Amino acid sequence: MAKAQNPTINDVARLSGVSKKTVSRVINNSPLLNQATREKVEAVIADLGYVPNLQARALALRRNFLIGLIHDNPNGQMVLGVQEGILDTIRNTEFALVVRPVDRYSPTLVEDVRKFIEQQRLYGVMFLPPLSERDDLAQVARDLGCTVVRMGSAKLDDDAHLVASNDRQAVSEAVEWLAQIGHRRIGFIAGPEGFRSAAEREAGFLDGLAKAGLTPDPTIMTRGTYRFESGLAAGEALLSAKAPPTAVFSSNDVMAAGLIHAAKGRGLDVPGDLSIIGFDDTAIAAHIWPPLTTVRWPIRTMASTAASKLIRPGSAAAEPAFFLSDLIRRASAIPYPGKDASNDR
Amino acid sequence: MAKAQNPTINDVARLSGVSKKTVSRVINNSPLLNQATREKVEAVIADLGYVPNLQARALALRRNFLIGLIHDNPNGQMVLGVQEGILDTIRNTEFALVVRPVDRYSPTLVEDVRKFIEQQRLYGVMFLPPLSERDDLAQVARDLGCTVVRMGSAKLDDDAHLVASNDRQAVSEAVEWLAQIGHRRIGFIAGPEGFRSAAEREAGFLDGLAKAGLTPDPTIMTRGTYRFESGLAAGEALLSAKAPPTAVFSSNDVMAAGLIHAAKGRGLDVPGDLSIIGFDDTAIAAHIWPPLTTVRWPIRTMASTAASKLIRPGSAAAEPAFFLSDLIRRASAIPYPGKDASNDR
DNA sequence: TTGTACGCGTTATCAC
DNA sequence: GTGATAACGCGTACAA
Repeated sequence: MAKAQNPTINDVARLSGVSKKTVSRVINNSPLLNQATREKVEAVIADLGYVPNLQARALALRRNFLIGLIHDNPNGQMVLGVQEGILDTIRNTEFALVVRPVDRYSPTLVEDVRKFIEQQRLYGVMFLPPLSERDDLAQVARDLGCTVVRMGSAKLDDDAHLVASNDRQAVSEAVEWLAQIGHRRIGFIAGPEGFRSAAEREAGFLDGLAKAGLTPDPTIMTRGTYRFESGLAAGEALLSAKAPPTAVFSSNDVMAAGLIHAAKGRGLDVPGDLSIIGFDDTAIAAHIWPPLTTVRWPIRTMASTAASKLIRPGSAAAEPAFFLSDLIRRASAIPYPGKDASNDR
Repeated sequence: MAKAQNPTINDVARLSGVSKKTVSRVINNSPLLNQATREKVEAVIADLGYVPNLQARALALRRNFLIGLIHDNPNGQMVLGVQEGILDTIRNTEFALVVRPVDRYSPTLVEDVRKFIEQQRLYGVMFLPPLSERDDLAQVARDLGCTVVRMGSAKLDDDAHLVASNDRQAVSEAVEWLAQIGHRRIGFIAGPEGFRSAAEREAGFLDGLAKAGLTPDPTIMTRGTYRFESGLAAGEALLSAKAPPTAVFSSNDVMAAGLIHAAKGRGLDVPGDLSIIGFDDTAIAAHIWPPLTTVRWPIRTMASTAASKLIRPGSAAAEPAFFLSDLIRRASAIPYPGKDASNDR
């Protein structure tokens, strides 16, 4: 049982006839090194299959090679996409991804986040919306010497610490498109107050209306909670207006699904009687009937870029901070008047 | 800038007038310790706000306080549920959760997993289906001295290293229920070959039929890939049989959604003309129209138990290994004949 | 019951 | 350019 152990830096040093420190320099690509020495050491490393011990490095550097993902998010698809994006970047590096679901209503939230970062000595941390909107959390991480990137739907931070989708513009364009294909009474389901994304999407909705020369009508605008039931309730409210909408933009897919249920409950045909656009492109969107037209964030790309900013803070500002969202056109939104134009049965 | 540092075990030892080792004993709850000494040291710890350095411990113990979650592409809802369940257990411990999405078709899969566990010196690792079905991966982890728990749909391992749902029984009961409420022609969409869950659900389907005294009819049984499109195709096949089914059990929700689309495409009413039961209770199930009757794993509880087995290997065998799934009754399955019994419009 | 001395594998300091 | 030597903070023989 003498040498079943993994080789250490000492073994490399001994076998290549140099000091530990020189080996360390090779590993860390120190520029001031004799080329011959470097090659000699590298040969031994390859021969031994030596891999530096991350725990020892963490101790010496007082910093772990861990990227933290902190979120409080009901959308599984998004979290999974983010995790895959981060992995795309850190695969083949020595970094690993540590996740931390938290409860944003917890009174100890800030302390929890601090402890987490401190205990694990995270290298960098990424916040997902809506947590990313909280400046106090980002500040806590910074105070601990941890690089931060926030994912959001607007300019929450400077380019080096942000990956964002321009929700306002994306929604505006979607609404303009509805107007272009003939809709004049376009309803709106807002997200909950206090969410930046909700505010951005609402602003985008008003922008779109304005660009199309339409006037907002409060009787066909309402607010939900981003949850299914609230979409159902919103649908009831909108569809019982004196002059109901012929199209509705919902601030997320789940509420759009609720709206579809409300419409069907009243015997309305979607999209024949009512066109609907959602936001998120969750799994629901593609699988519901009718398939939902929706706005999609390039989540995986955004997360991959975010991870890159975290592990290479030096060049973070040079990488993109804003990402374009796509309008995914499916069957739930068609030109008005819909019944005749519809090929839906 | 002299003492902004976090206090170390040395500080605690000095201030409480004992040795490092004694402090170490207090931290690790050693039984052989004078009560007075312990209290004295604990007071100093509380006073200083001392927190043991995980990196130093990892180095000394050659083992990190990290739980790994390795998975391929099950649905986002499941991964999120698992992460929350694990967190339920490790919150307020010093453990953290590190995740690793992998590609099960990668030729370097086994090596990737080995490197991951080795580099991070994981304390324990959890495999999600379908990766959990691979004995070679579990073996690699064990060889590295890492505790393993596998999540699955059948007895993949002994009780100390398993959390499983009894899919076979759950599906059997669902099918028996369909028979009880009058269905005689019950169709089936199997999952892909090579998935243990698919095999278990198929066995459960046949069990249920047998218990109800019905004979399997190959013309209304087909196989999908667990993906939406395959559900659509399966629907086309089943519904164009000479004698189509009045009810169908789909091996997951996503294929059930495809089946619903196929039925609607043919002008059939669900559940009026066709009852459908799915499996998973993903977000789609509750939000699709009609809301889908489906089988649900108690994911979060299972994952929480799994984490407990990982961080307390000693008592792992004493904790439950099998968990009951629930049949969530929604609107997509009703008694036969459906049209008259249906209150669906 | 408690303390001493040393190991864990790496990086940092500061000579040479 | 390179190498002794000391951190980094904690656990463990072994001794007392």
